[in-house]
Amino acid sequence: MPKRGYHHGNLRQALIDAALELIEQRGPTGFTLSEAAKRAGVTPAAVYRHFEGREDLIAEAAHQGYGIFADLMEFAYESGQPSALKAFEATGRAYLAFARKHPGHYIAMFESGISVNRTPELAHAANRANAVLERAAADLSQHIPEDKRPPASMFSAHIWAMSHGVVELFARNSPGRASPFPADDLLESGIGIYLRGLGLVRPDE
Amino acid sequence: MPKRGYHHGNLRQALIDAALELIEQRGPTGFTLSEAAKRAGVTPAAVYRHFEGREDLIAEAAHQGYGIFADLMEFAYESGQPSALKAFEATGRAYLAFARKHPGHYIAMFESGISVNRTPELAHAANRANAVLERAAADLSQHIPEDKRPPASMFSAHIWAMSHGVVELFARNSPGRASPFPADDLLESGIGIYLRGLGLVRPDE
DNA sequence: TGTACATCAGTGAACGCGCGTTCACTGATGTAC
DNA sequence: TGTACATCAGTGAACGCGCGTTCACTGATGTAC
Repeated sequence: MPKRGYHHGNLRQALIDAALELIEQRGPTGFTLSEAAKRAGVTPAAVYRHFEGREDLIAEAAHQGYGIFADLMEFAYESGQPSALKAFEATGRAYLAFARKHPGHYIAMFESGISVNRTPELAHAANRANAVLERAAADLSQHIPEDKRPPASMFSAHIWAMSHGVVELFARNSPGRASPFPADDLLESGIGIYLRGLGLVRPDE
Repeated sequence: MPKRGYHHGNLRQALIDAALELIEQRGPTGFTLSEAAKRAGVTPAAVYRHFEGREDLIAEAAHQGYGIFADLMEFAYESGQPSALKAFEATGRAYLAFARKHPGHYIAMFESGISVNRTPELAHAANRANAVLERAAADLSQHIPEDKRPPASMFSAHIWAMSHGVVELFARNSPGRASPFPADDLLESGIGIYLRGLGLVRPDE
């Protein structure tokens, strides 16, 4: 529990949380350091005790997001073992679930314009998430005859792209762009068809 | 040719062009009405002779983008006729080509946060683009046995999502997120695998 | 346990800035006769 | 063709605002003895 009084106790995290909430509500454009400080019940100047500035605060939010994301993906991957197919499909679902459950993080990570190479820690966290998907893809592609096996990184890039596209276009209530289908179904069926195309699931499955 | 002198001649379009350039260079966040006016060689106040304000200017840029986009898609669709497959693949390529060639428009359309339902004209232009892809998908799905044919709108949503994901993640030089493969190849191969999954191209093609 | 002092995490006032928007204006252009 | 006038498309100054950031400060907390 945060201590109360003059000293906040856990202002750093409170600022990140406020930033995430704000990003979620107003988009990356709408985020301001002053407003985040206000929501954390603190003067804008106080932010500078914990962050270098506006960008640094967003970057830290993204960093935490990549951490959560990678954890979720890893958990999903392992939950599907020992079936390579189940593990892969679980990571796909985890992607969408993350975007749904942590929209603020998702936006900070992918839409805020901060570079993943801003700090080594950030890059590392991002790579970890990417590596899970790539590993799942590599496992699965063992079941494809070697000569017609696409590189695992291409395989995972396809899935990443479709997942991201579904999130951006259909999972968010983007104003006016109504989803023709529930995003979960859309992603699940899209991945299913793709995997069939690789010969990884039976045609009539 | 625009007339020179006190009166600009074609300020309206010059402002839209300046806005597109600015959006392309700085992202939706970085766009300001004042800077756009400056680039068009005009006072910020002059903008109000042609637009209601900042939002309206972006919306108009997006509107023109949807128009160009729909035209390109239609052209691609027709250029592939009478083969449903060729027509479909051409629209996929046209999607990426548009994003490449008109990044400012693309960002205004999909990342600026303006609603597609802002005006009836904007909604109409957006629907026209969407309709082309859906038509191409519908044509193509005629070749799938009816009982295992997915709805054309789902089919087209999958392709739209993958295309958008490729653009956002790999086609832009998003800072630090290097593409593992050329975006064209990635999209082409992804769509190829997907179509194979639908039984629309031969497994060894 | 009590006191003196160092450290820490906030405050609050101030800054310069660029923003979007408004307004009365004026110079350029188009039109009537 | 020339003149008078209406319309139009800009100017430029001003506004209020919220922003990110800085600074000297001060109240709260932790530590040594």
